[in-house]
Amino acid sequence: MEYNHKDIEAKWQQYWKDREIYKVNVDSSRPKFYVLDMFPYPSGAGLHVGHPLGYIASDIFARYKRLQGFNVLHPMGYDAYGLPAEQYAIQTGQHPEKTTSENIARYRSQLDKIGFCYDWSREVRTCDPKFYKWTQWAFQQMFNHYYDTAENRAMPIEKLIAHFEANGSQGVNAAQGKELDFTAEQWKQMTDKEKSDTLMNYRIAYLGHTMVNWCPKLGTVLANDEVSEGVSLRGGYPVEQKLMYQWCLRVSAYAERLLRGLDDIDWTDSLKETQRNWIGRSEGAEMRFKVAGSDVELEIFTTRADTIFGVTFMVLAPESAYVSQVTTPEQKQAVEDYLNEVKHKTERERMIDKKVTGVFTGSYAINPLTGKEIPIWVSDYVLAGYGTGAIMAVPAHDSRDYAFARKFDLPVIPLIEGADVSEQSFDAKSGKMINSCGPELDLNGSEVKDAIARTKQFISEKGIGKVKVNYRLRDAIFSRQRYWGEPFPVYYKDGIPHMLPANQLPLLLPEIDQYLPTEKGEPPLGRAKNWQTPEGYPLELNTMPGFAGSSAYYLRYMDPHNEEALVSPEANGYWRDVDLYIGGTEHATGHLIYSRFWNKFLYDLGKVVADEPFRKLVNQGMIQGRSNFVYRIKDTNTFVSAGLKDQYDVTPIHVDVNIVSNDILDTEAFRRWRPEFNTAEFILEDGKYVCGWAVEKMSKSMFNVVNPDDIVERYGADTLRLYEMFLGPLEQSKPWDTNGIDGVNRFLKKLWKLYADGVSDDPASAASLKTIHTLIKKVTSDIEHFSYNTSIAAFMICVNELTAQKCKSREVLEPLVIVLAPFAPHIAEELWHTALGHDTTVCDATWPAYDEAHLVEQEVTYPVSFNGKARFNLTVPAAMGKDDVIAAAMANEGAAKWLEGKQIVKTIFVPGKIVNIVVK
RNA sequence: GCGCACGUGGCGUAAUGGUAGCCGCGCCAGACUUAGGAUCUGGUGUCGAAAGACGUGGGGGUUCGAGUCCCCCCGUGCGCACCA
Repeated sequence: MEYNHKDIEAKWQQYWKDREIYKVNVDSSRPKFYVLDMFPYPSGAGLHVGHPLGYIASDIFARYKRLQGFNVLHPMGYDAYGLPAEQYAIQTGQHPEKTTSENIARYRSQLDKIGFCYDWSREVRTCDPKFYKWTQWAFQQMFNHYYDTAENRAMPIEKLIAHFEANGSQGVNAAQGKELDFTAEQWKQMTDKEKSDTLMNYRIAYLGHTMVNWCPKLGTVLANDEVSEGVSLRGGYPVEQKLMYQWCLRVSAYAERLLRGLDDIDWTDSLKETQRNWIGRSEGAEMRFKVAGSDVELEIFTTRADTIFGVTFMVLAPESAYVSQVTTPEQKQAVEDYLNEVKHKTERERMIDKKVTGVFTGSYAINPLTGKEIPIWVSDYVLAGYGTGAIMAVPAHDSRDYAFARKFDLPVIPLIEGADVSEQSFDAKSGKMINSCGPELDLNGSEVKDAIARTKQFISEKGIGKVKVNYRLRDAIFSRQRYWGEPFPVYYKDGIPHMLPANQLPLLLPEIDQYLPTEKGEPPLGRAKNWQTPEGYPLELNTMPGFAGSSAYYLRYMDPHNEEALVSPEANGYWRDVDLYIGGTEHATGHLIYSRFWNKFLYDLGKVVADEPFRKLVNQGMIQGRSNFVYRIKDTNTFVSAGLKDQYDVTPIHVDVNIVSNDILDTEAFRRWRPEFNTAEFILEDGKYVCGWAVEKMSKSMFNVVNPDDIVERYGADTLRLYEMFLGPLEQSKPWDTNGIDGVNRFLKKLWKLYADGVSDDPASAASLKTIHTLIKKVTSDIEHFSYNTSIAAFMICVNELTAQKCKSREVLEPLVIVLAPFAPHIAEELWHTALGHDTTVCDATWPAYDEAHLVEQEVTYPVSFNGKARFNLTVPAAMGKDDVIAAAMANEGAAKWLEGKQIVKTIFVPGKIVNIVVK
């Protein structure tokens, strides 16, 4: 009987579904294992063959762990809020909910065909009110907490209020926007609005005036990770900086814990490094510079306190509050002109032309160590959002300051011995200090490292400044001026934001007539009728960003139907954290930071038991497209084969990869493909039309999209699963090339044939036992290391050997089916039932142990080397000891030739591996 | 500029410091066949008739022995990027 993948796969998928084979429950008698995929955004294009790569990898691991006796949680859901559905809604008037659920249905049917072991009873959708109730709930908790820097955790805001009532801002230990200074008396006299504004400086979810990435084309603000090189990640539209009053999350309060937490989790070094870069910890000092003839003091941040004697000017960011304070009347016009010029440049323009620009404020600061007056400038190379938005410029040892000093002809004082600063700055962080002697501090002769430490100590003691750690990580901007997102559970009373009472959650997303901003420029929710509380207070018009719903979804899978809590303590206590998380690197600085932050916050509240959500993380590589080209001779409808194209003047044209096989074009299919080609003529080579190829992104416009449904239809899900894994190492990006799939398909057919006339109960031969135990050992270790491609090679070798051995023994074939089950579950289930005669699912089998006894060789063949060069092979009994093997090697007639007239220096013997004789 | 990966046949790739190229694609030859997108057998790094020599981006080093470890250079990919 032929291997009929269609019947087999349909049959067993139905069987698994009917019997709820993959449904899991808390079971404290068994160890748990949580395998998670990054849930997809259901786009209108459906799945292409690249999407399931990670899902197949995690499915194999989940099935493997189950066979090992673990209670495996392996859920799937949808990240359903997002821009594309809303953009589509704007164009068509179609409700995003409708588009989204249609796309989800399509995704589901595609996923179902691949034979995943998801527990679909736990499915979540971020746009489902039952789900986003808990997104809104978490936001309210963040509003009601501040980050206590003494306790190093989030604490209820009431504790902070009590502190203010007793002591004002004195001695407060809280992560904050800016340093405030008020007494208990002043606090008590504040109006409600003033109190609210003050508390916003501390809340973890807060309203703040911040510089945001504003994307006019999308009509919304974007988070830093949603912007790359000055354009939006979605759509590629220009982004500009704008000061807006927005909801923000105080992620920065968790910077140190997010950084430290990386040390204890099993992620790749490169991903950890990406997060470390993004968090960007730098140790330095904050220093105050008095402004001559004024009460104003400039506070600056520097990592190079040692260079204080080389400060020749100060620079303020254009947006800095200091600018208006220090600008003199004479310079007012020039400064305003400059600020206007800067403001009209987008982020992108600022990055493209790195022209050095700036303006003098007219004021001078006083160097606290030398007492010298130094000019204060404004320039856009200083960022408002980092440090204090003001710097001390040391042109001799910072290339940016150097460029500025040269442009505006400011002095450059070298501070490190041997530094030549006539052409460029000397940015090195080592060397001996010179020119660094003031009335109270002498750094001359010190190493840079020591000089930094001594200066920090000096300024701390003198009260000029203090040691400070700064992070690049900014607070997350949490408002979006869009429709298709979670509404904020917030209403406004006298301009003060209040949280809706818990019993009014979820606050449902209202219906609106058009998915556009209102005429007044309000977000789309401004169109909603009766968008107010029962008491008539207006509700918030912004919605939450995409990362809100994806930040805690892994917790919801643990207890998806709980109406009382995000997750019950029982469910959370059992499932704890994700043991294996598989997904793409593109989330390194977005989702994977926000999720960790969100989780740590819930951990502080005692709502979850694990401080880090994702214990082990594997990044699957991207599957790129492999495009094919035909070459049209200019101004003709004649196409020339790739090997001959250089003889003509040709235009390459993308051709649908589905009518190309092994780079050979199906010319008839090509004529039918598009009307303009139905009269196409071909210049062939060796009777064939050979196409060119290139690796590109998989996309419709390149005609290189391969749909998994087509592969499943033709070869079956098991072949698709095996081939995706066989393509190469999981972490590596690689192009999809359907050529080659025949190899794994052939393997399944051979396996099928091995079972064609049933299994026997006869004992297996030693050779067959060795074959199967070698396989079990190899596959077990490969799965643990996610080296699935080499496992599949091992399966092929195993089946070839068993076929050659004519092995029919149950003793061998049964473990073979079990270890194959994670990779090719349908054929394994079929063989398990029909050939091996079991009546329960193979999923409940037990992963076989391998027995080294079957792997022991009777004889070993050693390559005998002289000075590392292999000269002949020597076969000896495997049990033979070192000295006897070497004696046998020497006695071999071939050895005499190599030993002639030479002296043996030493012998090297690696059991089972090598015999090497070193001579001279 | 800084950081992190990576570089092996025509292609995808494999090699706890121990005979480089397993497995697969493709290709070549053959078998069975009355044509199939079927199956099976053998071959397939380069040069050479062969023996053999040469071969893992380039150069150096450690070692009896290096694709693998160390240093320098070149190239590709990714991340961050006026972060003081």
